[in-house]
Amino acid sequence: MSNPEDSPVRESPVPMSECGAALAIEQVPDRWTWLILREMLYGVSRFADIQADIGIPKSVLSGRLAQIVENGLAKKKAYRDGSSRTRHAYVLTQKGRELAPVILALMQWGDKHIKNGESALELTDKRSGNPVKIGIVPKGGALPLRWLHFAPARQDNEGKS
Amino acid sequence: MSNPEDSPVRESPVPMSECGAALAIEQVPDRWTWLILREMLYGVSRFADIQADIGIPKSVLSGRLAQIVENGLAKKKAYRDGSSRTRHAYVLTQKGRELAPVILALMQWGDKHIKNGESALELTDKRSGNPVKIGIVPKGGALPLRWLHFAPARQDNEGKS
DNA sequence: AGAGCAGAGTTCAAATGTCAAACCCAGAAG
DNA sequence: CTTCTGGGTTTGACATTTGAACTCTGCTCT
Repeated sequence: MSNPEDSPVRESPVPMSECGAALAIEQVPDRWTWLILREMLYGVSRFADIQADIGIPKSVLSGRLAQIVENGLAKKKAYRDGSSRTRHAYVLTQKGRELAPVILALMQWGDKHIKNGESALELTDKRSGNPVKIGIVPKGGALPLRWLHFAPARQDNEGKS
Repeated sequence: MSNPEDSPVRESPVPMSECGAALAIEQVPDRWTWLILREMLYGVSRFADIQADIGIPKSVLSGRLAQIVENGLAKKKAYRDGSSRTRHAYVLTQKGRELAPVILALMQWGDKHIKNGESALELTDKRSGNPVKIGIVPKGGALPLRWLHFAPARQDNEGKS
């Protein structure tokens, strides 16, 4: 016999199809996509710039960008840079911008565990100027994304006591 | 003329080799690795269980697990489940466990943008029982990972006022 | 002790994805 | 109307992924 159905559906606490994380991963499925979003978060928006920064082959970049746009994480907009020719920029949508905590959490993790604590980016509260980080907060206690400001950290320590 | 140098070194604010995020992505480079870590976060630790939950081919799973162990995100330990035969468990190391905020931030994002707000997992502060989330906090204001507790959310709303 | 079985993993061919370099195309400058 | 350049697509060699079949090991049952 050995009915294949007899085990009590031992399964992850949250099945894939209902897990926000699993669904999110579908939209950011690989290394390149993460790196592209990181660039956009930094404000880099042009095809050639992204390509140069992260070293992605053009063919792959155009595919990934299409997929990112299709998922609504960014949109492509033509713009006119002064007297120059029409250019395209890929800019994050609200949905895409809200991935910032994920990317920044990843960055914090990398800074801590791979770079032994030195971080290349300094996160601050845009209003108070105080340093911030990504972490666990009582619900309602998080600062809104709007207030987040980031700038390359300086080697020497800023007036932190 | 249009000197190609006239833009002020347009480059990602933080070059790849110094960016914690980019380095972190090297250690969690693909979809499967994320899903495996998600499983481990949930406490699923056995090869066959992970395989069944996320639907990964065995060959790929064994490769990814090796890589995860090599990167120090998890370690493999044999254990004896009561009278049963020896089994192996892959359990997160401290380094791996500290990816929790990343994965949970991803989950929050997925819940919000893909599942339209209904989350399958409820995060709480283990001591107070109050709900928590991942977000931007003044430095030093985050709750320690130890205090984080998560359980499958119930459909009906918990006594939130 | 010997047979069987389950978990964990390896091997293999076919399908798919990646890379780098070459090619294309539209619009602005000349 | 030619050239240049940003933003691609195509090409073909190479690498990885998949899924099915196979192996190995060490319990468990008789």
